[in-house]
Amino acid sequence: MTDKKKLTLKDIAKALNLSVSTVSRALKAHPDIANETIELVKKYAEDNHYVPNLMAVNFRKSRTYNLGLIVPEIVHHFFSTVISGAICEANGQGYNILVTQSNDILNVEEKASQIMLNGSVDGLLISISNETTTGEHLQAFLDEGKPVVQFDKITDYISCPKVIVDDFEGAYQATKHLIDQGYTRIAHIRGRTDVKNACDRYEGYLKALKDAGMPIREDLVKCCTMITEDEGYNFTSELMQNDNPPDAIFCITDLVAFGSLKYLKENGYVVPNQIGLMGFSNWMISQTTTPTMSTVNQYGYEMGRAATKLLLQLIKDQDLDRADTTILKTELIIRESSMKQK
Amino acid sequence: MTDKKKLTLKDIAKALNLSVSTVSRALKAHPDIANETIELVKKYAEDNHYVPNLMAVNFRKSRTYNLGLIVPEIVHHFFSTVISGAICEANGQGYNILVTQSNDILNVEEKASQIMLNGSVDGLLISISNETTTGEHLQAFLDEGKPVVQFDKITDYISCPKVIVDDFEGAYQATKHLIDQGYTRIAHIRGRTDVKNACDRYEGYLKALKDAGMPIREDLVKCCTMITEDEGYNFTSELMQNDNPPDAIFCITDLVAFGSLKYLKENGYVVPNQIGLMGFSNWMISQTTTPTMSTVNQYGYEMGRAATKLLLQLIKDQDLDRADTTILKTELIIRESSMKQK
DNA sequence: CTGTTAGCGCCTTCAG
DNA sequence: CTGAAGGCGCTAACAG
Repeated sequence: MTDKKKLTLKDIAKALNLSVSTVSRALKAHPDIANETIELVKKYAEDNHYVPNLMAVNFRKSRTYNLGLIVPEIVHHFFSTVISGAICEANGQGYNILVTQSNDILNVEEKASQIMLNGSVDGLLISISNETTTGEHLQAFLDEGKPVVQFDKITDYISCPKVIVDDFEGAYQATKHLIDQGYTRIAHIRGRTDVKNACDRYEGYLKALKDAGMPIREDLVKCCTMITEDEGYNFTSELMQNDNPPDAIFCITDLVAFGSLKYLKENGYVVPNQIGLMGFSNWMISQTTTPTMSTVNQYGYEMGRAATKLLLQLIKDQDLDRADTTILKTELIIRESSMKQK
Repeated sequence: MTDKKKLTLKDIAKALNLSVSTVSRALKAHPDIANETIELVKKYAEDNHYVPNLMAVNFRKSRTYNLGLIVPEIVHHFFSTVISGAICEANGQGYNILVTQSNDILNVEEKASQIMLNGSVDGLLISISNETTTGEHLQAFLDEGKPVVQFDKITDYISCPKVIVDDFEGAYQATKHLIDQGYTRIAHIRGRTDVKNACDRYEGYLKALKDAGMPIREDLVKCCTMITEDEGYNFTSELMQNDNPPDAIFCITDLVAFGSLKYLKENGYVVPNQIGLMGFSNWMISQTTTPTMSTVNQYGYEMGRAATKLLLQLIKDQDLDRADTTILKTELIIRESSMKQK
């Protein structure tokens, strides 16, 4: 049982008949202080379990050693890997991470960042909500000299470093893979037109078709708003009712692909031989479906680490003024759902 | 663009020719202060975007308005739902959550809690690592008057409120369900013998067998150490090589059940007609397997909220001295893997 | 009703 | 080499 009241510099000073400032400096082994004194103070502090009062130190330095982290949703495989990476990097550099979620609601995101800005954190890591466009609440951070790093879902209205995956290239590779497998009528169930990732993936899809000299058919593109299993299911139903239905579907994310798979299996389509399927994001579920789902891995953990590393750089070197975009490679993961037997 | 330097009480006082304390009180609408003054100060503060310096306030009150949250693993469906619930409850009451993970390593958990104890948080929510037994690092919190609430994975060495799910009852129901379906040789792939949840589930399994007058066969119980898909796969292989193999397997968690399913399918066993299967925890993957996996839902979100609510009670009412255990009900989720056709 | 004073715990000039 | 003094921004007695 330690004492109820924590030891302060003052207590040590009194006990050792020194001044507070000497004690303070001794503990930091300041060159001005005699070695004996340093030893003495350090020993006393050690023996009596002196722990500096972080709140006082932080207040003095106006630093919190906390980083804010806002994601749309915590219960989401990809984001949880990002959080994990961020925490790893932050803890390694002596920072804590303060996590919150916006549930893709702008209002919630604004409130959360407002609270964090009011002195809870030294900087912000954020993946914006679907509703966020301009982002004055992020600008407010910059205006107060607190750096911001955006990741995954970003807005270009704010001038700060960004870390994203190469959605375009990932989607291009995914689509190209389907083409290479011999599929010829490739549909795409995409995400919202006002969300950058979704657009990039769509562009990657288009480019792959073009490069292969395939026609672009608007009737083979469906647009999710909520990115749910149900949307995958229902859009697949619509697609298959087409006069000239697709023989492969590239979905914006694994969950949607799962919904798609469900519809196809329920209706007697054989995946991958009749219909090829690709997801995106490499959720854990993509390994547990039958057939297993081909997908694109996004390296969330690395993204979390990279974004945090950037933010800490900006915090430690206030003069640094970066606003570049780090683009992480994706990885095509080929599983059963796209392996047409030739 | 707001000003670079933030407005302080002093600034307002100077501008309005008042004293700092008057301004301070006016902003809180203290009854001593004249209404006109209150209006005046509030208006000025509003117009000039005065925001109190939280670090100073917190330092003064020695409160951080942060809660620590330590889980073994963030990238884990159950824990992410707990985190989500905790954040919801905390934010609702004006608190932030500082998340970290132990990776089931005691040493990491100790360091993380040490850092948090040093003034980053007002209290701690923790689900301990597999390696944690006594938990002096948790006692250290209590010794400093900072409340702790344990959840899910707990140790009884620490006297504090605990929130757990009824693992015993959940496992009992799961096993009973298998029995009710007509399975007669029910195996159990359990977790570590030094982890409470695992033991409780094992006990629930035993009790259900006993209540049904079924024999307890030690050769039908396997013990995981890492709780992985591979363990599920390998132990199922061992079980099926038994002279008198099981006709149903109840697994400690969905991931293990998935490994088990994989082995069974690869080796031509038909689930659920030949072999019944039950998981635990209701991970998302339990919905995506073929057949879909019966499981036990743990209401992680509610657990997170409940634990946080308790912690905030303890923080706000320091005299309160609770050390009771809240036991949340589980929910049996019956899917295809256990629905033997009779 | 308002102002003065003091202090939270620590750090940092500035003097000796 | 060490101490005294001042202040970070805010709150809370204690006086008027």
